[in-house]
This record gives sequence, structure tokens and C-alpha cells, in this order.
Amino acid sequence: MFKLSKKADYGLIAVKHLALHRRDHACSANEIAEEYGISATLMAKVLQKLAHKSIVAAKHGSSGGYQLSKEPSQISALEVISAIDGPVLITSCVTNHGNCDATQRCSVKEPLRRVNESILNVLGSVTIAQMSEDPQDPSLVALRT
Amino acid sequence: MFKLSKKADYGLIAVKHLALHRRDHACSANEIAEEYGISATLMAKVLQKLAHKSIVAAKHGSSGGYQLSKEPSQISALEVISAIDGPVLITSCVTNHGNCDATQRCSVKEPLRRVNESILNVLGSVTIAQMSEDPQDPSLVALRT
DNA sequence: TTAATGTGCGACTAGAACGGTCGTATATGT
DNA sequence: ACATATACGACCGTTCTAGTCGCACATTAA
Repeated sequence: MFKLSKKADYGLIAVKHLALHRRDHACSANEIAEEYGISATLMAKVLQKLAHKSIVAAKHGSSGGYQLSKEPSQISALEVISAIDGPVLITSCVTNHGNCDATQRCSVKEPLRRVNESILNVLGSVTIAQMSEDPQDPSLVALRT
Repeated sequence: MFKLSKKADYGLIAVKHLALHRRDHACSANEIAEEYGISATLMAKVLQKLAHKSIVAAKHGSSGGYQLSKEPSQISALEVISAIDGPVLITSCVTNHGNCDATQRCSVKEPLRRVNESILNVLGSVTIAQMSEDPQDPSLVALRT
């Protein structure tokens, strides 16, 4: 309930890792997986999804791997999460074509839609660059209030 | 991923319903379930959880049912959701005694903890009273920015 | 006092979602 | 040619979720 999937978690870890090694070589899925103790094949899958959404760029062949395709400050946590898990929807009936069978009667749909927007806003305003910064960073602390 | 459970959804619907009928009789689980086309036994279960957390008060016997035990303006969406689904945690390793096996290496734990706080803040600031108000209500719109 | 109408609660089941693996195809640098 | 990467889909076991059922207990109206 209301939890990030592990894959999304791994995605954030990977992207943050790539951000820290931005000017280095391309990092292979294997390399990243090993550093954080995650299954290599699973990490590869996660990175594939990120590559598909052009958040990272894949480079085949030996000494290949993944690199960020944007500046860390231009990548939001929301982008990474929704690239892996699909659109962030607080309820299944937020979209019009949802499978909510009681759309007419459901009285909480509209209020929840607005709560959903607020959450999207929070996630969208956190960048990878911020996540790589010091904990005392003022821009993040400002979010907490 | 990142979705409210249906039970939590039902809980919000029920609480909002009770808020609207605050000065009327006590509403039975059956009555509420029927109005929104939800299984009665399931709605009963949801209401039991809410009763357990003292969000609603149960009244046994014929012509019994449930009533809000607080003012709608004093009940947050967060209360209702966490009463049903347990504490709202964006990741499984936010708590110290979590089962995250890579606590040492995991580099996104701290940033995510702060995002989690922001989300708690959003959910905690939305009251049932607000959810029962008009869509144009300024207090809610203010949240969106 | 009895019947009707409620809640309270635990056991149970079907189905979906999630985490993770494997095999194979493809691309690339040496 | 070969080693090292990514790409991708099929597959599988486990966990979570939604929902049901049965029974016990409480209250009230008649």
C-alpha cells in the first residue's frame, strides 16, 4: 500500500550512481548491481526500461554500459519512477478510462485526483541532483514544510 | 505501484458519507455499501478497522450503525488511510527495523525518507471536511502549487 | 422474551501483482 | 573470432489484495 516498487527503488539507485560517475566511463549493469548487492539481471532489466524512456543511454559491446542522457538536475524522481512502474496514480479510477465501476456514485474521485496532483508535484520537484547532494541542502529541506 | 488500496478507498468513501449524514441517524455498513455498490461484508470489515482506531463509533443492535467520532474537519485523509492499510511508507526500508538488506550501501534511503515526509504532509493536511467541500474550495487549490 | 438487525472477528480462497531467473539474440571493441 | 555488453521475452514462485463465509455477540423493537 502506497509503496515504491523495489524496481523503482533500484532505478533511483542506479540513476544516482550514474550521476555520481557522470564524467567517468559508462557503467555496466553488472558493475552497479555488484556495488549495491542487487541481482545483476534484475538491474539490467531496470536499466533497460530507463533506456527505453531515454533517461539513460545504452552502449553495447565490451567496455560498454549505461550513461545518463541528461543532466542530473534535469531528471526528476518522478521521471525515474514512472519510467519503471508506469504512471503514478493514487487510485485506479483517476483516469477516465479506468475500470472504476462506480464512477457515477464514487464521491471521493475528484478530491483524490487533487491529492494525486500534489504528490506528482512533490515527486516531480525532487531531482537526481538534489538526491545526490548533502542532507543539509536547503532546497530539499524547504520541501518538508 | 504507489496506489491506494481499494479498502482505503472504501474507507474514505464511508467516512465522507458519514460526514454528510453527521446529524442524521447512524449508518449501517449495509446502507453505505448499497449506496456505492460495494460488497456489504467488505465494507463492514473496513468500518471495523476504522472503529478500532476510534475514527468512527459503532453502535450495535437494530437501527444501529456507525457514526463519526470526531468532527470532519479534525479527520485527515492520512488517518483514514493508515488506519486501514497501516503506516504509509514509501519504501520498505524507511523504518530502522526494515528488511532492507543493503542499508549500508543504499544511497537513496535518506532522500526518500524526506520525500516520504512530504507526502505524509500532503495527506495529513487534507481533511474529510475539505473532501466534502466544493471543488472550487480555495484551501484545497492552494495545495496544488 | 423473542426475533430482527446490527457489529466483531477469524479462516479461507481466487486472482493479480511483484521480484527475480533464464535463455537467447544482438551489438561492439580487441 | 571472441569476450563482453545490452535487449527482450518467457517463465516461475511468493506475496499481497479483494472479497467471501460462518459464527458469536450486542442491542433494540415489538
